[in-house]
Amino acid sequence: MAAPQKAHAKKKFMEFLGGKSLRITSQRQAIIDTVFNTEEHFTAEQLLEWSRKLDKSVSRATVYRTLPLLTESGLVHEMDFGKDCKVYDPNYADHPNHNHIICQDCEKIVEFDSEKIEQLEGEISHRLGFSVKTHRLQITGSCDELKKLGACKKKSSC
Amino acid sequence: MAAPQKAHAKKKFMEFLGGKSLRITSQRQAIIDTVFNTEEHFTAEQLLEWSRKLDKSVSRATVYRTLPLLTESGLVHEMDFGKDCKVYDPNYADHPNHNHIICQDCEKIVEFDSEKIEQLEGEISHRLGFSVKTHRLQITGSCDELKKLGACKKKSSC
DNA sequence: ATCAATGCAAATAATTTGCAAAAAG
DNA sequence: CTTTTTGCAAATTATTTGCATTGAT
Repeated sequence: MAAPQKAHAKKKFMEFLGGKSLRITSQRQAIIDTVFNTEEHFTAEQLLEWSRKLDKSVSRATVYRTLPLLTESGLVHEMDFGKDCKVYDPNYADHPNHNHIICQDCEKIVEFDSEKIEQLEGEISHRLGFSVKTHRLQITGSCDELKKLGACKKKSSC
Repeated sequence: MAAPQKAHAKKKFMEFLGGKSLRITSQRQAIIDTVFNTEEHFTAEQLLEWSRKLDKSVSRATVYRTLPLLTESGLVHEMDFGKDCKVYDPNYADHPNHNHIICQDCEKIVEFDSEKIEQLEGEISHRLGFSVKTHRLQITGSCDELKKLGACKKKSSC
C-alpha cells in the first residue's frame, strides 16, 4: 500500500528536468519522491515537512523553487481553495481533467471526472468565441459524515 | 449608461449593514457606490483607487475592512484567478450561479450561466454523498481576438 | 572546470491589526 | 455619551530572491 505509486509520473518529471538540463540533486529527489508517493493534496509547508523525513537537508527555499517546476511540467497543479496558501494536487497525470468537490466543514476533497460537463464546457466556450485550454470546477458542500453524525472534524492546513 | 446600476444590490447591502448595526459612513458609502456601479471585476487596490474618486478620505484599511462585509453579504464574491491578489466580482446579485471564462492572453473575462452544468453538478455531488452549497467553474482559453488578429493585448492587475 | 542548486537570511507584497482620535446614533 | 469606524503605521504571512558556497556532470 505504501510502495512507490505514480512511478510513471515520477519518470516523466525526471525527463522534464533532464530536457531542461536541470539536475537531480538529493534534495530534489526527496521532494519528487514525496510528491509522487501521495494521492493527497499538499501545501508548500507540508511538502517541506514530508520531504525532510526523507532528507533532512531539504530547505524551504528549495521546496519553493521546485514547486514551479512541478507545475510547469503539468504533473502537479496549483489549486486555490480560498485559503491563504496554495495547495498542490499531484493527481493530474492519471486524471488530467478531474474536478473537485470539497466539504465545507471537514475540507475533505473528492475528485471526479465528468465527460458530460467537459463537453458542455467546450460547447459553451465555443459559442462565446473561446477555445478551451484549461478548466477548473470546484464544488463545495456538506459531506455525508456531517449529515449522518451531525458534524465532521474540521481540518486546516494554513 | 453611467447611472446607478445595481440599485437593488446596493439597498440589500445597506440592509445587511443595518442588520448588524454597522454604520454607513461616508467612506463606506463611497466604497459601496463604487462597487455597485460597476460590472467589472476589481482588486482591493482598484477599489481603493476608484472609491477615492468619490471620497478622498477612503483609506486602504477601510477598503480591506469593508471587503469581508461585502463577501459575507453574498453580493460580492471573492475570486481567484491565479494572481497574487484576490479579485472581486460584483455580479452575483443578478446571476448567483454564473461561471467564468477567461482569456489566457488578454485576461478578458466573460460570464455565463448554464443550467445543464448546474444540474450535472448536482447529480454528481449527490452520487458522491455531498449536498452542494457553492460551485465555481473557471475556464481559460484563447479568445476570438487572439485567433483573428494573432494577438490580444495583455493586461495585468497585480 | 563549469554551471546549476543549495541554505540562509533578508526582501517582497498583499492583507491584517493595534491604537488613539474622529464620527455616528 | 457610548459604540463603531477611521487612518496610520507597524505587524503578519506566504512566497521570493541575492549571495556566497556546495555539488553535479
